[in-house]
Amino acid sequence: MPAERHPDHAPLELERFLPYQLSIVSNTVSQAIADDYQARYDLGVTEWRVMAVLARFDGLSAREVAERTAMDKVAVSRALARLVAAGRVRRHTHASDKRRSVLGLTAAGWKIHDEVAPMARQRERELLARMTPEEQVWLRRILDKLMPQDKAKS
Amino acid sequence: MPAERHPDHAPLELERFLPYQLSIVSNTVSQAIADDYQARYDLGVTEWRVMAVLARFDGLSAREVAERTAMDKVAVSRALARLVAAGRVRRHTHASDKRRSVLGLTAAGWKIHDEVAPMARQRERELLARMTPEEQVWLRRILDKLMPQDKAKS
DNA sequence: CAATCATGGTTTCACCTGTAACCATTTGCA
DNA sequence: TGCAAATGGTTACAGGTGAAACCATGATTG
Repeated sequence: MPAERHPDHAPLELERFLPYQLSIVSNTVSQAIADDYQARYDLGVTEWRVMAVLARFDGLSAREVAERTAMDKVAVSRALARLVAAGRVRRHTHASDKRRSVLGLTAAGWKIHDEVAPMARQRERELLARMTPEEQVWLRRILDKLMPQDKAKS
Repeated sequence: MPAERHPDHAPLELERFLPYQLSIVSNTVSQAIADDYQARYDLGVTEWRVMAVLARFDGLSAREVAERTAMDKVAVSRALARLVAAGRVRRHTHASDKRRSVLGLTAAGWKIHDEVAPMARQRERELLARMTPEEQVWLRRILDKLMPQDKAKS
């Protein structure tokens, strides 16, 4: 194996490989947040994301929720089914387009939202606290840049 | 809703919430890499990670692979079962401890490794190319800092 | 050296996820 | 108008994944 002629073939150092590092850090952080509410509220990550976006934008359709959560429509459909069954989201059909649903949080949904949102923010603060102010600024800048800007509808 | 008294209750702006951004960026990048080899080699992400670590450290046990890949032992066990069945990894039992297995890539395993590793590196380069050199340095620094340093065995 | 405990690894189960197929409704267009 | 294509949403199916139970082997300790 002529290592200097084909350095690309050298074994990857996983722990310094950016996509791997991103994956580990992301999963660690997300898991910590999820642990805060999964068992306590019987609420999955996808369900929480749907609730978070409905808290900001009342009356969205399922498709619009999918866009704003970067989830596919199947995942949204399933999350909504559970949330509606649990009485956390209300759903009725659009007046002039019977395919579309009109979604929003119920009082019970808002109650949970108002308890979970602070916990999520707290975890974010804990993450930030592990960095210097300079690093915090750079991380925000970099992530803003790397985020897929918007998705042409699939 | 007294927004100024309880700002924590305000709806999360998902697209500016760090854990969410991390999750999106991480999944996008990982998916792009996985698409390079999943279909072509019938190789899952977990299997690739196992192969990558065995390329660097020959003779590890399954438990040691789990440590170095941040996967749990069940996932490693399953990945190994497939890799051994496909003739990509050789496994024999440790001489003086019959519980432990001794793992390594076969010639076929090395062949795949030497094709996939450059593709993974290429994707990493593409990710880096979306940043300024300054941002690249900061991202590396930040991720190194945020990576869970080592895990006390679970 | 026997009983107990710890360890490496696999299997089982229940759940979550994505893809593709599907149904109902609406839109586009001849 | 009438029929094909597009759209919103759900269902079915096939894998992937983690927690807990399990089996075999090895270490500990009385």
